[in-house]
Amino acid sequence: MRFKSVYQSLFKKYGAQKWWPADSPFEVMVGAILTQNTAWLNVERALDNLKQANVFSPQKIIDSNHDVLAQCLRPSGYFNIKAKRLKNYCEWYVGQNEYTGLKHKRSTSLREMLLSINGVGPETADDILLYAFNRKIFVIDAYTRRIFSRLGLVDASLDYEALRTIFETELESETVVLFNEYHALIVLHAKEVCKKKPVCEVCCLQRDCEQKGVAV
DNA sequence: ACCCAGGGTCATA
DNA sequence: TATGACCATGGG
Repeated sequence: MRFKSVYQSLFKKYGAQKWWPADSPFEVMVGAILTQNTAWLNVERALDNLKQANVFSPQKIIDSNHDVLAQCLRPSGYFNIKAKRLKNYCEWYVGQNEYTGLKHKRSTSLREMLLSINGVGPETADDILLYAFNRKIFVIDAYTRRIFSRLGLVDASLDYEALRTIFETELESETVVLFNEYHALIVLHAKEVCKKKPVCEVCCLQRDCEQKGVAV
């Protein structure tokens, strides 16, 4: 019940986030790859570049010249490797008949397929599962690990799958909508609270916070 | 000048 | 299994 009460605190503080900021499932997928270890603002610039250059579809990305594609991705960093990853992903996606060919697959097999793509790791796969395919998968990111270990709810040394299992077990009876909001709220909270740097993601989640001495 | 961001892969031990 | 190097831009 602790896991849900943290959610309730966040929701009360920030309200619904309506993630993922994108106009289509495909845009979620592209954004999920581009945001790897990268600030979202820079991803938006890269997404705009792709749209301006008229290469914003799976087939257009596949057919695009590597250097042209890489230049579009430049603001989001790692542009050479991300150009390859995007092409990789799109080749797989088109080969699977895109959304129509994938939407009826079971989450476990869809997840395995995503993880087999070079350039798609657990977090990217789970972003896609949750925010593009609307599956009840809990996304574990660095913020989640940090915040919940500081709250004393999980062991920070656990690996990705172990943490995901804990969250999905704790929140077993909740809806996919809650999973959607929860991850978005965690990301927002980490950004909002620590603008100053004191590393205190935890404070406003605790009673009588006062912003004192809670930081690790 | 330094640290970090909505990670992942690959080589090494 | 577990580190470390590498990828690279932009903001604070």
